[in-house]
Parts: sequence; C-alpha cells; structure tokens
Amino acid sequence: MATIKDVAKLAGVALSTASLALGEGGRVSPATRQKVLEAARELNYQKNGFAMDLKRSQTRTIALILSDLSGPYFSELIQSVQDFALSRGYDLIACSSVGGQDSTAVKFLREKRVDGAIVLAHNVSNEVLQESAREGFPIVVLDRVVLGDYLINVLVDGEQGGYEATKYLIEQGHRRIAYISGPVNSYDNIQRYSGYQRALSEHALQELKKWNVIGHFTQEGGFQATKMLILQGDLPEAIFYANDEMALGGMKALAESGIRIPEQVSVIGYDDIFQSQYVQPSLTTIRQPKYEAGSMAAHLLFQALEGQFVNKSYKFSVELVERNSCAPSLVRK
Amino acid sequence: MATIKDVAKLAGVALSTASLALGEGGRVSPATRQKVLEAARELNYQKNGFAMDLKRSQTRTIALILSDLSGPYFSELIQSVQDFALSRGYDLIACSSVGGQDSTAVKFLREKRVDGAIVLAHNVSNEVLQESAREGFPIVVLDRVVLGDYLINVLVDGEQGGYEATKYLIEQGHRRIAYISGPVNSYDNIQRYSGYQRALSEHALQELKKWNVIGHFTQEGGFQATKMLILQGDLPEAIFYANDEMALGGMKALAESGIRIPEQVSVIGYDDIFQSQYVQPSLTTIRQPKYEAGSMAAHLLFQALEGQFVNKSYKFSVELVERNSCAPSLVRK
DNA sequence: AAAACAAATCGAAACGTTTCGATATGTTTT
DNA sequence: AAAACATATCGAAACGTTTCGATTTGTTTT
Repeated sequence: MATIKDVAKLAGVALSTASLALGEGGRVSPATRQKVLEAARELNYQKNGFAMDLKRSQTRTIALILSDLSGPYFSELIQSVQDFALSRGYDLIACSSVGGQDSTAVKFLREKRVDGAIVLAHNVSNEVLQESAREGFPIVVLDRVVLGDYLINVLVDGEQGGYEATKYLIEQGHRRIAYISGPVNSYDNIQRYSGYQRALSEHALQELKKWNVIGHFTQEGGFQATKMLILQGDLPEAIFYANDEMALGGMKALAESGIRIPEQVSVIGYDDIFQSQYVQPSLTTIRQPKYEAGSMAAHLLFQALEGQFVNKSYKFSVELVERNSCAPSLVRK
Repeated sequence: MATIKDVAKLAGVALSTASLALGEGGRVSPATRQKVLEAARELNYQKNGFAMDLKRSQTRTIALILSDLSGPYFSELIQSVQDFALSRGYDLIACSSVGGQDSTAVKFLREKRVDGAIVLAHNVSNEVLQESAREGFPIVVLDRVVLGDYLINVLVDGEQGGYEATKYLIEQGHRRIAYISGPVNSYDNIQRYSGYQRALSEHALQELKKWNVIGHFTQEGGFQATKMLILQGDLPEAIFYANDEMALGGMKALAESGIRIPEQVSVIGYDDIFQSQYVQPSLTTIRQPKYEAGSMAAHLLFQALEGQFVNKSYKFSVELVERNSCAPSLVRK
C-alpha cells in the first residue's frame, strides 16, 4: 500500500507538502498540488484512515448501537438518525450489540472509535455506558434511564402508553382484560405493564394472574401465549399485547381457533409496526414517536458534541392509533 | 484521556511493559500485571482503538454496506452476515451508502477502515469497488456483476425469478400480464424484467407497453402505478410487481377500487418480505435466498481474508412461494 | 540595491499504540 | 562458584498521518 511518503517522493516534494496538497484548504501552489495529485493517482494512493483519526483525534462519525440490526422496529429510528447525521456532515455507523459486553458495539464505545453514540440496546450495561461517556464523548440512551455525566436520556413514555391502551379498552366497556407480557425484566415491558395496572386499578378492576402470560415480544411467543389463553377455556374480553409482533402472532392463534376479532375478543398492540395496518383486521395499537425520538436523540447528541448545554432527560408521549381490532363490549347483564 | 503512558508511569513500569501486561498472552510477572491493571483501573484507562489499528494494521472488523440501513428487505441479510462474522471472531459494522460517493460507506472502503466488505448498494460505483479491492482487502458484491481482482460476486438469479413468476401466471391461464417496474436502471429490475420478457416471448405473448408502469420499488409507487392502471380502464388479468412492497401498495389500490384479488386480478410480487404472508389475501411471491446469500457472502469473504482460493462468482436460484393472491384465469371464449 | 514582507515549502515532532532486540535479574546446570 | 540459560523488563523504532514553527524563495516597498 502506497503511503503519503511514496507520493511525496514521486512528486519530488516534502512529506508535509504532499499532505498539504492532498488536504482541503492547504496553501500550496497550484503547480505543486497538480504534481502531488498526479503522483497520488499513479500510485493509487488512499489515505490511511486510522493514522488520520489518530492524529486528528476526531472521527466525525457517530455510532448508533442497537441490540439487533435487523427487525422492523428499528427502521424508522435508523432513518431519522441517519438523516440528521448526514445533514451535519457526520457519518453514521450502525453496530449491533449482539454478544453483549464483548460485542462490536461495546468495543466502539470503550475504545472511542467514534465521536459519540446513540444507544438502544438493553444488553449494554449501565456500567459500560457510565464508564464510556466522558468529556468529548457524549452518549444518548434511548431505552432506559441511566444517570451520569455526558449521558443523556431520551424516553418514550411507556407507562403512559400502557395506561392509554388499557383505558381505551375499559372505555369500550371491557372489564376482563388480559396482558400478554414481553420479557419480564425488559424496561419497556415493565413500563407498559405498570401503565396497564394503573388503568385497571383506577377503574377498580382486578388483574387476573392467569391472564398475564409471557410472550417474549416475538410473534411466535404471542402465538403460544394466546394458545394457552384459549386452552384455559375462560377467554377474556380484550387482550393487550405488549407489542405488535406478539399481537400479530396472537391474532393468528385466535383466527386458527375460529375466534372472531373484534366481535369476540378485542385486541390492542403496541409499537405500530409497519405491518399492523395490513393485518386483517387492522390492528389498533399505540404509536411511539420513533422517528421523532431518533431525530431528537441525534439533535441532542450533536448539541453535546458541540459543547452546548443540553438537558439530561427528555420524554415523549405516545399516541393511540384506532383501527379495527377493537370493538365496544356487548352490554352484559 | 489517560494513555498507556500514564498507566505505565503510575504503575512504575516501562511503557512497553504496560502494553504487555494489558495485552493477552504477554510474558509478564503476575505482580507486574496486577500493578498495571490497577493503575489502569484507577485512571479509567481505555485503549485508543485507532492507535492500535494503525500499529496492527488489522481491524478484525468487516463492513456490510447497504444502500439504506432501514427497510425490511435487509433484515435477514444483516442477520446472516452477523451470525457468521461473530462466529469467526470478527466484528461487523453496517454502514449506509446514502450520499453515494461521499458516503460513510465509500469512505470505509477507500480508507480501509475495515478488513473487508460485503456490498449491496447500487449507489456505490463499480469504479470505487475496483479501486478499493486489493490484496488483503477483499470485497464481496451482492447486487451486480463487477469484475476485478479481489472482487467476488454472489448473485441471486433475478432473471430466473422474473421468468418463474411470469411463467406461473401464464400457466394459470393468464395472457394479459402487466409488469410494474422498479427504477428502470436498477440491476434487480432489469434482471426481473428481462425474465418477464423471456417468459412472455416463449409463450408467444405480446408485452403491452401501457401495462409497464414504474413504481420505484416503493409501496407508494406501487399504489400510484396501480391507480394509473385502473384509470386506463383496460385491466390486465394479472399483475407482476417487481417487488413485494409495490405489490402491497398495489393491492391497497385495487381494494380501494373494489377490485377483488385474485378473482378479478391475480397479483404476484417479488422478495417475500415479512408482511407478505399477513396481507389479505396473502401474497404469492418469489422468495430469494437472502439468508443463504448473506451467509455465503460472509463465508467467501472470510476465505478470501484467509488467503484461500475462492471462485469469483456464485449464483443462487429463487423459489416461488404460492399463496392466495393468484387464481387460474376463468376460461374466456 | 537593501530591507521588509508574503508565499511556498520543508523538517521535525506528535498522536498512542505494538513489537523487536537488548539488557538486567534470577535460576538452574556443570 | 562460574557458566549457561530462562524470564522479566526496558528502550527505541515503527505505523501513516497532521501540524507547527522554521527556512527558503520570490516579490514588493523604501
């Protein structure tokens, strides 16, 4: 691999002059620049990024760290962050934290291979975040509250979401409302669940443990959980799935058992993923301002990067999207 | 930021000893290692990744370059590449080539910030790929044929896919088959379209230009294109959408106009994206072995990285997934 | 024509590591 | 007890850039 040294030699100038000529606004004579550029082309010279980053100790790159690069959930978020980063002349790289503490993502954080990061990955521990964030290296955390210097939290109010979803079902006259849970210790799940509980207790309703089944936030999990609910014999009037993917699986299970939605059971989801509007019947759900949150996260990160003051915590509220998977309860005697 | 120099000083050892102690199998006395580790902890030392990469001139990271990080299409691919990379002790970073020649992605290629790359991004030019690939820096290209040293092609046979889809419709008795196109100069679109043409001409069928409408591979585009088709008054018996996203949009347009699928019009898509099985009616489509292709790409990349011989080109075939959006044509007189 | 200045070029240091050959220390062999 | 060896530590060079202050060259002012 040709280095700038080779280029300089071929062009017959000093190393530093070559660097100047190759750079942006260097004050070199046009003739010299020409010579250097030609030499570079001839040698197929490409600058070594690491050497540059090392010297400059700045990368103009931010990382978006996700627990999983795939999955419909992240699309919108990635998009918004990318749009914003690009508009500020920064590069964005997405890295996955699969592998937990040994993942690419954590390596990027620890070793400061980027100028800052946005994190939405529950498998990156608070400690890592707290240790990594520092002067000149801000981190925006999207999926939980974690306190520390140079750490900024952007939250979507899951408790409110859980509350709204449940309240909506209650207002439709339902009283017996099941909750299909995500992983029990997931921050998102805990939030949504506690909103569900608040709505129930505000209306003096009982929570039935046998209707609280774990579906792991996956479609398959939602399917299985719903099958279990059906097998128990005593069907609830409405089911609140802690995310849309589980709701989709659940609807499939209900359909297979010949149970009509929303006539026999009302179903509500959470997330408003893309396919929710295409399922039959279309799924009533809670929409999270993902694009907005991503955009806000990016915004805050850049502010922090530029040394401006930023609040340490922001919270978004959610919105109920009414579709066709819920119907008023028939008046019971 | 503390450097290894500071650590060494605090621990009272030489710089090189500190480096040894911090590294893996360095031959240092346990006592020294202990001292160094403690000093490092105290100073909250984190190694500088760039300096390391520069010295080592190896990153143990590969890049997956996509034209767009979002979108359901890439999920499976990302997953498979990631699984594979992880199993080989490599990190994966995904970067987007939004921004074309000035994008993060191209920068990563040019500046060799990774050890190798897998590219599925039509907005990265052949020239960039050819210039970037070199000894010790192999590139696997997924979406087109591009020749050169250290360049490896993995293709999914789009021509065959277009052919199969069209042939299936013909075998169901349809004769008047519309093609809703992606961007006209997209490699994928050209492939699929030429398969469509081959199937038609093999069965001595005419292609009607007015039924070849551009839908840009987006849902909105498919919707608009279909609206146009409907407005023309003369509806085809079957529509081949060059991807599922357009088909989804198209189905919505048909439904809005009260046209029944598949009774009045058969619809076939391409890609088998996740939501295709959930739309009503479920969408018959062409499934590409995306996971397999990604896995193969990763496989080949590592072989090349290890200096093993690899073939320069691989081709996968596609598979028709029969669902409910197509029906045999009623016998016409 | 000498002095003053600006522009272009150069040399050297620095960024923070890793690694190699050399030295110092301690242990075994003869 | 001297010689031979293994082990632990050290110093210095190297990776490929950028950048700063110094030097050279050429141009303008007095």
